[in-house]
Amino acid sequence: MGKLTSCLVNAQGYGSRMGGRDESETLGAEAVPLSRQAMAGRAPPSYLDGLNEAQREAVEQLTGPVLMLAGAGTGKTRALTTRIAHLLQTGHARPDEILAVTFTNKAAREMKNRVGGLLGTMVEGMPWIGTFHSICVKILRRHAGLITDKAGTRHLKTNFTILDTDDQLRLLKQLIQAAHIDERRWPARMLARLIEGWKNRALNPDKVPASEANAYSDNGPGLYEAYQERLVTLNACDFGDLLLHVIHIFQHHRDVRANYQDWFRFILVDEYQDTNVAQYLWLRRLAQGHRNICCVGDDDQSIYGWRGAEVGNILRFEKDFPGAKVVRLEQNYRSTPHILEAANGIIVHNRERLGKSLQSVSDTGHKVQLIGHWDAEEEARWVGERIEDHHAGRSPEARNRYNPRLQDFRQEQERRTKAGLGPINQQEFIRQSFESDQVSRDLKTRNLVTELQKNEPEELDMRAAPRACEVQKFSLDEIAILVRAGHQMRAFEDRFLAIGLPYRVIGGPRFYERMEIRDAMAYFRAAVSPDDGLAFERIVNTPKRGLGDKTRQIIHIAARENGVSLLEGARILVAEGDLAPKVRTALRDLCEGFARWHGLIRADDLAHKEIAAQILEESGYTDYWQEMAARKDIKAAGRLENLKELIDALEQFENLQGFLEHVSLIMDNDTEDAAEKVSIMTLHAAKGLEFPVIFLPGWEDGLFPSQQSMDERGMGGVEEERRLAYVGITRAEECCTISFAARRRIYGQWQSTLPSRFIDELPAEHVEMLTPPALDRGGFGTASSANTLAGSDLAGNASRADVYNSPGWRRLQARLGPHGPRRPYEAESVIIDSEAVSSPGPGDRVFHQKFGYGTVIAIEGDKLEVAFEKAGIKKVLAGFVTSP
DNA sequence: GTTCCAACATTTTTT
DNA sequence: ATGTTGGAAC
Repeated sequence: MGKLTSCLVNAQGYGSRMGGRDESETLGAEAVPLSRQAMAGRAPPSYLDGLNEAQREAVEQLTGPVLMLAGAGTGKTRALTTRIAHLLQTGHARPDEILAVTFTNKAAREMKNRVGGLLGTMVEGMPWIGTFHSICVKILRRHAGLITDKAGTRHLKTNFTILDTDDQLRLLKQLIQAAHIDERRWPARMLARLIEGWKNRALNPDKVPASEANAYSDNGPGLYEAYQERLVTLNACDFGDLLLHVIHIFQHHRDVRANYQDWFRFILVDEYQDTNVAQYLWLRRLAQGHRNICCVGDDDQSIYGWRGAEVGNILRFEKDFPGAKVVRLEQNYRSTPHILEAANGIIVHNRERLGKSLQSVSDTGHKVQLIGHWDAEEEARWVGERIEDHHAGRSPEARNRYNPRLQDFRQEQERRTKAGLGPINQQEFIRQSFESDQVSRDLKTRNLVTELQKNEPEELDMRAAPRACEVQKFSLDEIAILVRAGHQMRAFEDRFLAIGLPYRVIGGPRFYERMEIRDAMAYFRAAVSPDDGLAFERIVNTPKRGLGDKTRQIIHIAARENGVSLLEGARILVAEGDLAPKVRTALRDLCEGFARWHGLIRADDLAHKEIAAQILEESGYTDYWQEMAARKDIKAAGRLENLKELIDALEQFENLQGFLEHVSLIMDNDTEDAAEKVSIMTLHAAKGLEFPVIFLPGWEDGLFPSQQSMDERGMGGVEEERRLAYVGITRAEECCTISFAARRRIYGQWQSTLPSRFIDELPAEHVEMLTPPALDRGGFGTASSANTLAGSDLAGNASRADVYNSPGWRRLQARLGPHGPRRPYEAESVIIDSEAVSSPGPGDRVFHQKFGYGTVIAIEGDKLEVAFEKAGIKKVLAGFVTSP
């Protein structure tokens, strides 16, 4: 493999500029398994089997611009990867002539794997499948010299570093300070966001529109420019630069541009609706060569507008690429019809869309379920119980119509009849049966009441046999809760912890981004390579050793004066420097520690796992967190856990060094945990995933759609939120449950909330309204069990009912029609479990489902004597009456 | 150099 | 409510 080849294949490779076409023939082709000749004239390849018509069309239209509009669950990835396989098999391109761009490493990895799978062989030498950024890095490494500062004196070197957000922010802070700007009023984060926004739109400092020039302390563009200058000096790029620099090179260096345009015969883009202006320009430039560009996306799933994604790109595709072929994939293989219709029903309210409607391949399934709750805690409690049902194979749907207790009762009656015994009381039997069950009392009560009140055994019999899907057991892995905002997760975590339901949070801070992990890694880095000053600097004073800012500066000076690393500088300082005794001791201990650890690593007679543990132990780092844990730091226990996990992860590597390399290159957090767990994640994080059972809590105006989104982007914001709703629903394969709460605590303040406007948009015929567990106790009880007490003891009944006077609720009722939900105090179910209920007393006016209104005369245990207005004096169970 | 307190903001997130 | 951050007090 030639030098040039290696630089193209290897992302880290540095090399000379790509030469002409001839010179590039070796490019990326260390192992080209399929030559064009070999592929010609074969029988129709088997990988095309099983594709539907639209998919096949998208795969076989190999040349020219193609827009594949692929709705959720329509086999988009399959079509895309098959297309690549087809390009290769038919000899249209060699593996290294195909450019396939994704947004995430995960997607790129999956694409590679699946292409390999289709062709039956591992396809080596597909160097141009990757993320926008990784591909840009690859290109930029080879042309870095073409990027210069304004004066043209300094230029980027091929080994430039890529700044992470932390570094970037630190750099901006320095610049802000240098410009004597009050950082309180003008936070660095704000500037970072602005600059990112400009870069997303491919705007250089001099191109920033005048209207935005004052967006940051009168001088955003100036600071932006200073920042860019500084980056070149530091031989560094931020993420946005990776694209912008390449665009710049394409613009100003015809030869380079022509080279790449020529080279990439076929371009494929995944998630095209998520591209921003810069990515669009980049793609358009490259596609100008062969015009073989295939963009795959779904305008209805564009949910990243807030970070610069332009739905316009996909909406404009046919104009940008005249003669483009547009293929719509609408055959959905994921969800049942009700779910799809619910999703379709919501998304049709968007104006800006190309228009598509998903068709299910199945013809059975549940309706989307909708339920309101009192607050977030109750919502979490309810979801937790539902999940337990799903997990146990006890379908809640089945339970609403079919109560196994009644069957048991009939069996028992039969048995007694046969045995010649007298009949037993149905209510007593069922109640006893419930008492001995493991089901939570709250649920027992609810079911008991429902069944007893229906009092229509025949009808129940008809529905007694549950459909197959209703008793299906779901693994916890098949269940996910998708929330709009991170803070919603807490209620669920709290509840699941309480009931011992295993869960995992997807997204959130990545494992290797957590403070304790970064600290530990810094220790390892500094121990492995004593030259790593950045790592050393991070942990000199972690845990606290009395080595603060001042000492750090002294170490810096000592190191610079002696021309050595920070650690070595510290050593010199300990030996000869002018230090306070305490400082000297602390620093000496640390230096000796590192010397010892470094020795251990080199000696290599201890397992690296042991060494790592020892480092964290002797440095006092684990002690530090243990002490924090003792001092009731809630997070400390988790941090210790993480550290343990880190040490455990070491086992899979040869040595510490290998581990560190892996982490810095991959930084992946896909620690697939074997244990069965429910997933909790944001709607954004759920894009591209699917689950049999989905819960969508928090559908309230202001939260979802988010107030901020609406304020900032107006109608466009609502439409993006609506797409988010669409994404959420279409994640579900079989069961989709939407819920909302009547009030929610936001920033510590209780706020009444209205059901989301998206709930109004759900097509009524595909939605089943469930009775809220707590809201249906409109009667005397403020709370009926310990379960409910916890969250809602502050809640008065009057305020509860207020939700049901809200416009949102009214609209909903009107739309759901006479069979829709009832106001809670009209609902028939009530509480029979008297001990926790505050029962009505004599003189109270009550309502009974059968007997109507009446007044309580007397109480006998759980029975009431009531004078009914129409039915006369009757004795009834307290549970059967409600307050009117 | 460390600790404590007050002010502050607080959707979504990949590279 | 909760977490972070920067500055002042110790």
